[in-house]
Order: sequence, then structure tokens, then C-alpha cells
Amino acid sequence: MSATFTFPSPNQNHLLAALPPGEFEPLSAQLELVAMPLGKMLYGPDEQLQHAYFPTTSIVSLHYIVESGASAETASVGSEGVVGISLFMGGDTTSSSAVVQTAGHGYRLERRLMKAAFNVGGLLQKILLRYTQSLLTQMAQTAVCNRHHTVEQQLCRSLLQTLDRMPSSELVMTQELLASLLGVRREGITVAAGNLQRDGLISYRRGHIAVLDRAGLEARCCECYGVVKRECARLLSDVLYRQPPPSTRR
Amino acid sequence: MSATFTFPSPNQNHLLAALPPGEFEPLSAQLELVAMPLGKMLYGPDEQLQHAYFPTTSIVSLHYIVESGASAETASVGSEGVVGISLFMGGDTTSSSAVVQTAGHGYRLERRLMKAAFNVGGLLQKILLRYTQSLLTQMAQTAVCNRHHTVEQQLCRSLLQTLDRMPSSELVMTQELLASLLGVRREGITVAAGNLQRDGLISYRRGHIAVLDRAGLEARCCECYGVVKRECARLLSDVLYRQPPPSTRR
DNA sequence: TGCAGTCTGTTCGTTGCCGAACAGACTGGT
DNA sequence: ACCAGTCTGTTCGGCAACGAACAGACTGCA
Repeated sequence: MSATFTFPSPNQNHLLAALPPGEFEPLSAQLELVAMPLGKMLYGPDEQLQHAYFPTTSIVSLHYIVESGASAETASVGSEGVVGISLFMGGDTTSSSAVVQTAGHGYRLERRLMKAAFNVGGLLQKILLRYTQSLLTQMAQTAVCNRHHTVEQQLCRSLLQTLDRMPSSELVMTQELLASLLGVRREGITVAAGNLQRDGLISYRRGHIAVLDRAGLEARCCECYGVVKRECARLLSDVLYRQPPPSTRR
Repeated sequence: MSATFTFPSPNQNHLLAALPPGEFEPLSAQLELVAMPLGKMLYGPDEQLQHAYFPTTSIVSLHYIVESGASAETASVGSEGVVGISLFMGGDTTSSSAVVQTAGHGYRLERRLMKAAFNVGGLLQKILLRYTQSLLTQMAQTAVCNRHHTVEQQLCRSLLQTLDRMPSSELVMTQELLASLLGVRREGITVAAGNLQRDGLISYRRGHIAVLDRAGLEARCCECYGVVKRECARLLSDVLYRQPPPSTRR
């Protein structure tokens, strides 16, 4: 590939990028760049979190595993957010797990440092609270979507949400993975994806999905995608006053 | 009825009851006792919240109404919590609605006063953040439950959660209401409730459900009930250091 | 006492998804 | 170039929940 590779910078995470220099500088020394390979579990159920993660190019899925072994995603986190809410909200553990759904990079902040940074107050605290609120919206909408919408609609939603966090329109995910994210059978995804491909909205081959007609996907999607997107934009618009400067290198 | 009626006191709300006197006193003058009749909408979607509500004897349902008209509960709030998270988390509105599901009383705090009280910091802030975290757990578990568990399991969960917040084992709720909470058809509830009655776990008549065998309900329930209950207890146990004193009158 | 309104019980066909099982197809490593 | 491992396509029966429609039963108000 000939695309110029920009080395990940903390500024690629929207929350970090929104901090004024006075708050960002002391934090930046504590942030640690880490690779986030597909499938890596950042934390499991009831497990003491060691770090908070600020994804830059990766996507993390928050999900819960039922006693029967089935699972379901409750929310996902990309460069617009942070994984490890419970470190500053309190409790230090969750009943859910966090697993990397799309490989990439991210910055992590050690547990105590995360807590300390939050307790300083300032804009960071405000941003983190806003983000938590947007996470609430996402989870609530997932609950509703699971109840009322079809697998095809949910597939569209999932694809669009992933697409929003990817630089290209090529997603690397197997149907197996998509099925486990949505908490449905793999065959269900095969059928739904087959329909979308037949209608020219996507095209895929073994673990790669190319979105051909984004508007078409949105049309076939349920309202949930739009609701979450608008709400997140609204919640964070007046705190994220700074766009991530594209040329800032570390 | 011969039961002595204890006038609601702010201490009947667990969050308020947990505050040390120094924090509670200034707040108590700002709290306003309000009746919360069945069906009252505390706020609707994208509507500016005017108050935060601390239920004492009432139960409030947070839910979302889909474009098709169907709805689904994402979480419910009783005396263990507060309605109006977004006042202190930021954003001031939500895409969901809050409706009184079980009539009773509660205390409300005006919008600005709520924000101010949160921003003071102190134990109140810590408690509210912990509670928000427990709400996240509840929503996540609802999402999972909607995906994987049967109507009967979810009915048991809903009954148990309501029961935990009621003084007696007699719930006042119609099948119609239960159906709209769970986001399923009324007939589905009729059948499921019929089964539970046949097996001697509950008995009901026109809007009244008496729980006869609590352990039996738990056995037929999905894991979600227990997960949420344990997690909420854990999250709030070390901040709610004071039990609500039973004899405190206003 | 009657009646309207609401709540509950039951039916029937339909549908979306599950569970299991298997065949073909692609990919990467040796 | 092969082969093991993984991913995808397709089949089948089965079931839980849906949607619509209606009959009976209870309650509270007039």
C-alpha cells in the first residue's frame, strides 16, 4: 500500500485531543502507546482494571458473556472514547469484558494515574463524564435494538458504527466475529450479509467487508444508529472544542 | 389497612440517607417532596430536565420509544437511586423517557441546585458517580437479557426487581404495563404469568400480583437479576455507610 | 343496577431466529 | 503444491414470539 503511515499520536484520540495544553502536557508523559491486536482482552468480568485505554486506530467492544456461553455487545469504543470508565466512576471492576474488535493502536494510562487525573477536575473530568453519558445512551439503545430490530438492521448498524471509526471503507471482520458481537448465530449473519451483497450495498470476501453504498446501508438500518450518533455528537460537541491536529507527531 | 403510615422522609432514599449530616443539611432545605402518581412522565425524549428525582416509595422506569411505537425499558430506579443523571453528567437531556411505574413519593431537586450540589464534590459526588456506574451495569444487562432470555425469564426478573423495592409482596401492576416495560406483547405476559400462577409462584387478579414463592421466581429467572443486584450492592456498599434510620421523621 | 371501560384469556396463522449438521471454498504455513 | 485450519453457504426441523382478532370478566362510576 502506498498510503503514508502516520505514526499514532495521543491526539488521534478525540478525548485527549480536546484537552487544553495545560492539561494535556502533564498527562502525555504518562500515556503509553500500545498495540491492540485483534481479540486481545483488555479486561474480563470482575477483574481489577490495570489501565484505562484511549483507542486511536483500534476499536474495542464491551460485551457480556452469558452463563450459556453466548455473548452480546453492549457498547463499542473507538477513538471517540475511553475504555475503563469504572476506574474513575468507582468500583474498579465491571461485570462485562472489553475485547479488541478491530486491531490498531491506543494509549493507556495506569489505573492510579487515571484516577488522579480525573480527580484533578478540570476539563478532563468534564469530558470523561460527558463521554460516560454517551456510553449510557449507547447501551440503552443497544438494549432497545436487541429487543425490537431484526438481525439485518442490527448488522447495518454495526457496520456503520465500525465504518465511522475506520479511515477506509474496508472493514476487516469475519462473519463469525460479527455474529458474536451481535449475539446471534453466524448463519444469521451469512444470510443478512448475503442480502446486502446481493443488493449491492456491500461486498465481502473471507474476513473483509467493503461498504459500497453507505447511504443504502443507512436506509436499511434501524433508527438506533442515528440516535446514538446524534446524541454522542451533541454531548461532546461543546466540550471537544479542539479538533485533533492532523500533523502533530510525537 | 392497619399498617402505620410513615410519612416519607428524604432518608428513605438510600443515596440521600448515606450523606453525612454536614452534606445532608444544606441539601434538605432544597429538597421538595412530591407525589409520583402512576404513569407520570418525569421527562420525555430530548426534553430539558427541570429536576432530579430521588424516589422514596415510588419506582421510575427509564425507557425508550421506538419509531414504530413500541417501547422498551432500559433501566428502572427506586429508592436506591436517582432519576436525572444527565443533569450532572452533562447534556441536560436524554433520548429516553422517565415514567413512574409504581406510584409513591419522592424528593426532587431543582436542576441548578442539583448541578451545584454535584459540583461541590464531597461524598455526594462520589455516591452519584457510583450510582451512575451501577446504572450502566443495569443497562448493559438489560441489553444482554433482551437478546438471550425468554419472556418468562424476563418477567421473573422484572417482578423480582420491583419486589426488591416494595415494602410488601403485593405488586400493583397490570399485565399490560408489564408488557410495555419489557417491550413484548401483552399476550406473551398473559401466558408467562399464567404459567407462574399455575406453578404456585405468584397469584394475581386484575392489576395486582402477589408473589407467593420468591425463591421459586429466582430459580426460574435468568442470571441477569442476580448479576445486577450483586453489582449494585458491591458498587454502593462502601459509600453508603449509613443505613436509612427507620424512625427519622421530618 | 346497569353499563362503559379496562383488563385478562384464548385462538390461529405467520415469521424470525435458533440448533445442528454438513459441504464447499479460501488462506497461510511448511 | 499440498494440507490443515478457518471461513462461508446451505439445508432442515423446531420454537418462541409476533400480529390480529375476539370473548369473557372484573371494576368503578353514574
